[in-house]
Amino acid sequence: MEKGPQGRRRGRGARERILGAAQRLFREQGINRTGMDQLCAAAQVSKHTVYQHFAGKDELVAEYLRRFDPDVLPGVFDRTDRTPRERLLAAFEVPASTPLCPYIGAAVELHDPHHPASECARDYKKAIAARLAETAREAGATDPEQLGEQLALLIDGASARTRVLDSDCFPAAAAIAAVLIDNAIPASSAQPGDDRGIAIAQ
Amino acid sequence: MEKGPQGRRRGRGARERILGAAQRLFREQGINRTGMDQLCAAAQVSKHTVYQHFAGKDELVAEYLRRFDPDVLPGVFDRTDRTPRERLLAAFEVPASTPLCPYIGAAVELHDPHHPASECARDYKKAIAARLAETAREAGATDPEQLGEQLALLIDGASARTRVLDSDCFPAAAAIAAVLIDNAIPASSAQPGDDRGIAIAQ
DNA sequence: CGTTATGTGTACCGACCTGTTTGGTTAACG
DNA sequence: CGTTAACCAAACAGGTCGGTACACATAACG
Repeated sequence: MEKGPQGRRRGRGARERILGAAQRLFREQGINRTGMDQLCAAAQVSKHTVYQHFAGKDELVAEYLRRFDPDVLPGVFDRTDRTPRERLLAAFEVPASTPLCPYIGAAVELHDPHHPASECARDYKKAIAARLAETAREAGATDPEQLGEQLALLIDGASARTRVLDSDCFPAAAAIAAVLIDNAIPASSAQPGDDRGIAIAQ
Repeated sequence: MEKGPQGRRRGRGARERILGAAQRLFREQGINRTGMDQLCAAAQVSKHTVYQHFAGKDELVAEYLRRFDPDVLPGVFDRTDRTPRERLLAAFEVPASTPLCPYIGAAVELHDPHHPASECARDYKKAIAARLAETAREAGATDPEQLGEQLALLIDGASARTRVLDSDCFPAAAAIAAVLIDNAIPASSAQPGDDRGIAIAQ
């Protein structure tokens, strides 16, 4: 317990602490390499409590992935001060040394397409592509769905390749994205003085 | 070997059988989910023999990855009956439901950039990009290194995304590749009657 | 106050993992 | 033939895994 003077009772927010620790540990070291004991220690929670909140590790993993939904690419789609084209390109402005996309990681590590977390990953990926397509439509793309799918593929490629090569691949992906976007939007839509590609081409 | 009437003797080729079983099992179910016992059974080899040929599982995994080198994208780079442009696009003609690129899988599963297999994966990815760049140079690209890196990124993206979505993403990647290639090659190099993109655009 | 959730710590279970050891068998070769 | 190197089967060792059981402590609320 080690409580005493300044009552360090962990309190009622066990579930939140569990999910917080899960987010940190799963992203840092992967899912399979993170044991429940370690997770309990990091969350300052007893094992009993974890299994009281989650049916098992699989459930916890699925919930950990669902938690990403609310903050889907924060500041990318909802920035009204940027043009649609700028918003599309903003999806590639990830801080350097961002860990592998957790959905790709889960799909690879769990290796079961029917795992609840894998299904969650599919849903998320489709949602991202849909939002990209939506923005692509705003930008005036002739085939928004195709452009959205293409940009989503670029993001996944940059994420996976960054992991394998251990060096940031998002600038290269952004350069491709710029080409695709300009190729998909009829010339009339291009803003005058558009600085397309500057400082992005790798 | 497997001689004799009811040839129960597995023979001398133990190492090859081990690597063969490793290739099949690691690709089918992943590295972490494949135990040494299962691998021994599949290779019809005793555990003792495995550890006589390989210092440990890590060594075996690394050797399993090195085995891919000789047949790097067979029939892609060495087909002289195709134009350079066709060879570049051929890299995206993978049979449907091809499992995840083993190098990406290893890098994600092992999760340690210093693991011998991870270093092997990096080397391989760089080699592929280099060969693509080489072919891009033949095709007359203005910046072959950039195009090679871009195409490599597309391949990785298609592989990873195919895994997550559980549906073939290589056609979409090929469509992007066609755009990038044509964008990177000065107009003069384009062959007359070039059927660019036909039957590839998703 | 007493009750009821909710939490704690610890020990434990069976399963599986990588890796080792033992003792015996078989094939190949001089 | 005899020697040797490769192999096999099976038990074992030590560790970690996900998950459970038990007895106890605390917080919130009536």
